Amino acid sequence: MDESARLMTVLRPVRAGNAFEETVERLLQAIKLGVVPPGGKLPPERELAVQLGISRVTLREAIRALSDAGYLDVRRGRYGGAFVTYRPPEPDAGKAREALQEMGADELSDALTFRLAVECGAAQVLAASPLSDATREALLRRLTELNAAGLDDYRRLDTAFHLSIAELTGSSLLAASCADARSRVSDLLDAIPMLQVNLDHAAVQHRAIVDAILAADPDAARRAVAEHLEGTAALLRAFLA
Amino acid sequence: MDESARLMTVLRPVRAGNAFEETVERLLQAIKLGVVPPGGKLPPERELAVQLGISRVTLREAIRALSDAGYLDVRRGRYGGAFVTYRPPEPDAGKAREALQEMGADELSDALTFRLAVECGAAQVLAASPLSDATREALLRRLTELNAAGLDDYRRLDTAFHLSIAELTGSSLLAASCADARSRVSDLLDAIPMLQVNLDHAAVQHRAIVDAILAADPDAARRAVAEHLEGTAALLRAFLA
DNA sequence: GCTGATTGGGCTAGTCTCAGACCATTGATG
DNA sequence: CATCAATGGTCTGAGACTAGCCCAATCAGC
Repeated sequence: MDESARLMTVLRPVRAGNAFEETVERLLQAIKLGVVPPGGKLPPERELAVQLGISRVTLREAIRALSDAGYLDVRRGRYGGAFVTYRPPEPDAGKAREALQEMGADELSDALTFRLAVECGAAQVLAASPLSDATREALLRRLTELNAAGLDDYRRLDTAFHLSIAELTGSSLLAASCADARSRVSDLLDAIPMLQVNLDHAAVQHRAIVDAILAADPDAARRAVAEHLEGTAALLRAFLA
Repeated sequence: MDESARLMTVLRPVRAGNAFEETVERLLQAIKLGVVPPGGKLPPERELAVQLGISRVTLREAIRALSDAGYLDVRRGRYGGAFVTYRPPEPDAGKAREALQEMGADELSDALTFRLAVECGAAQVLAASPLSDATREALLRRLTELNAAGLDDYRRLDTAFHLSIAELTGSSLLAASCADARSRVSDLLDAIPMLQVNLDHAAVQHRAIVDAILAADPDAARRAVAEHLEGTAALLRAFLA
């Protein structure tokens, strides 16, 4: 609106918390998005600390916290490491409402709007750019994997499919934004029961998204993603109401 | 692409630098985007430190650095403060190419793609949401101000216009992303000479964007923003080539 | 001119974070 | 069964960052 809105936008906090907190958050993102799948192993501490740009001490504190909270199982010695033990919880409306309480309606609305914008933007950009054969194949492979998924793997592969679209644009900023957007609502999405009708509907929409991108039709891609995300957002709202 | 791409996306650095560096970057963003206009004053140190979530000591170091670099003029006493002295440099292809060297072609491409995605996403989301009278007025006011701008104020009001679209969606995450995207290319944009033909063309495109949003036509809004941004991106590439 | 409110300038003690070195455990392999 | 490479576990000294306090300068208004 007025000038002060822009001031608040730009002069927002430089850091979301201390290094420890931000590291916990990032690792939790990797775990909950299934980037490191259940049973999978995080990179060795020394390597991971470099990637995250923090000291090993701080990283270890974060890993310790997640281990205490039951997300990780840490084993010593060669072939040891931090293994993901977390499994997405069963859909539960009660927990979802609790999560929403902590989050606040405004923050949820913010996150859903953000997600809609960046995912539509990513699909549109990808549809508008010349696609290599490798890109087409990667997209179709993700779709196939998702369609072949059992209930256990569905959420993880759904996330993988959505994030692939952003990654394939080649913009790491865009990929990071989409991952961030998804992780902000992932706890809530996990709470929605997976009904066959919804899965079938989603499969049709996923197909439409891929088709629009492969047909190099940005408007159709935008529309397909918007429709899909509005659908899940509506499910969410209905489920939380 | 493969799983490792997603690992790199999520396990990217937690911090972009130390608190001092990030603070300098953020203040520079406020200055270069014209959020605090030339001659304008930053908020008092104590207040600003709280907003940015850092200590006053660190903030003062950052202000000191910007003052030494000629961006700010700091005055003590009541009615004192940190005043913006920076004025956008005259368009200069040489400096622009230097800036591009520092940045790297990949990073520029990343930033331009990101900007295209988030600004199109924002316009689309805004066009798809019910608009209050206040929102319509704000949008039109920004457009009017921009069209009335002299050469001195043009860039600043252009930025204000573009950021308003994201702000009016009500998503602060989206607004922050758009501000971030813009600031990544703002030095380069400032280097493009402002030719009357280009300004006229931009005015038509700005009008088209506003019309599409007010007409609640997300596809048209997306297309109008994409066309506009592709235009400036093309100018940039031509100018740097 | 005095005064008081507002603002930048500076100091200190304590906490967080880091880099680097060294120790302890594990298990595949010879 | 001994070895050794890979990995987590621990310690230390230095530097970054913070909260809180007080000082110094400025200027509108009395």
